[in-house]
Amino acid sequence: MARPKSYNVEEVVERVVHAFWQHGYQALGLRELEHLTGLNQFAIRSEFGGKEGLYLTALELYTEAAISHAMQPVRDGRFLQISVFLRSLVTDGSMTSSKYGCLIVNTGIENARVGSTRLEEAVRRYWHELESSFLVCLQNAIEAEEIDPDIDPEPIAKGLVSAVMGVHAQNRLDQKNDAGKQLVEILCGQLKSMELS
Amino acid sequence: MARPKSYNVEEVVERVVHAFWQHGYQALGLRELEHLTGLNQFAIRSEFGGKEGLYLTALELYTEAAISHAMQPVRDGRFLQISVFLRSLVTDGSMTSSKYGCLIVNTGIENARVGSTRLEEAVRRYWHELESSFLVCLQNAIEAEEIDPDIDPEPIAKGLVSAVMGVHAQNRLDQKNDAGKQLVEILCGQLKSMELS
DNA sequence: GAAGTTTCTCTACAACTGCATGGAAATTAT
DNA sequence: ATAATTTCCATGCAGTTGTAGAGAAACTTC
Repeated sequence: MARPKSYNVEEVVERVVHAFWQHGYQALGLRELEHLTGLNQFAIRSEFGGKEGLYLTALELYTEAAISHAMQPVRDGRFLQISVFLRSLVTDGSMTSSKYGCLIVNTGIENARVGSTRLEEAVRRYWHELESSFLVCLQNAIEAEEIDPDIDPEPIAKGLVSAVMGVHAQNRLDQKNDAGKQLVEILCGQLKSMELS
Repeated sequence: MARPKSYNVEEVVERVVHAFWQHGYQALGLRELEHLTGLNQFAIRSEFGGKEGLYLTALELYTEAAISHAMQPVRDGRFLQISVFLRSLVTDGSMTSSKYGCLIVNTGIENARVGSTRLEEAVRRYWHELESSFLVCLQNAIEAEEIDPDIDPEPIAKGLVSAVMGVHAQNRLDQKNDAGKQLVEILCGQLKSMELS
């Protein structure tokens, strides 16, 4: 018994993600957000909790999608799944590849000042999840005797996370979704050299 | 025959660099900039050309300092100078190491939207200079038979640049000037494996 | 010391920000 | 139909933004 919403929530949130992804948080005003997404200001406030709430919603969708579709295969897969993941960062059509870089990287750098605790947590969760996925995969690889058992998985996992940030930063800088491919190749080469044959 | 400036230009520009470095461009207003740097608005406008002009001045100082003090040794040095450079990104007291990441990385990510041509050029120049330094060093290393001659220096140089971005992004995210050290170690390991013994 | 020149300070302005309000519009239940 | 409920839309508001102008202040030269 009410007027129906003029938008489809899922569609709209997807557009919200892309809008923030491309333009950043501060630079994107509410008026422009309306035009870009089809949302109205009432909905932004009542359904999402204002601009920051909307941003958090976008971050959560982005994170959940990345975890379930991109990171989970790494966690569950064999050693080469790490290389598959890395290459997907610079592959056309891949979910994790974009000429706008990575929403989380962009947020982390832009938000260093804003200091919103909720934003910071959302960002930290993403990277923790990625590092953890790398770590599990590396540990399994050692267990399965796919790679040299003398390897310390933790610094490798941490280092790979930083490298992923670099790939995304390069992609955004060049506005090309494969700009970071040379780094990806270096990393894949390094990973290959860890394999026992 | 005029009233003297109430500030020392060099000192002030240094403070401007740090202010933008820490807070970013958009988030830092002119009023706060006054308090942080000791500049007055008249000076910002008449001497630097407004906020964007001031930012460009800061970028130029930052870039010139990095080129002459951090990149030049790579260009002129032997192969291991690359590793020295990388380690300096995560070393206390180093000019290229900061818990606020790198002014150029931050600018590149934040400015993808602003679309200021002058800003974009300043950023591009920095990365081009770094890539070129890596490249020259690698070519010299091949010439001097320090490393495997089958190595293709160009993708390595490009990949290292992306990796440097990753180190800085990690440093900023964790607000620690050595947060990216694991990636640095991975890279140094890879470089070491390229050496002829 | 008076004139000339540059810098500084104060005020103001138009544009924009996110947010809030009030009434119209659209739907369902009675 | 009528009432109730929810959403939409237009307007407004206080705060902030970068910029600009007028007059005061500080210094040098004559």
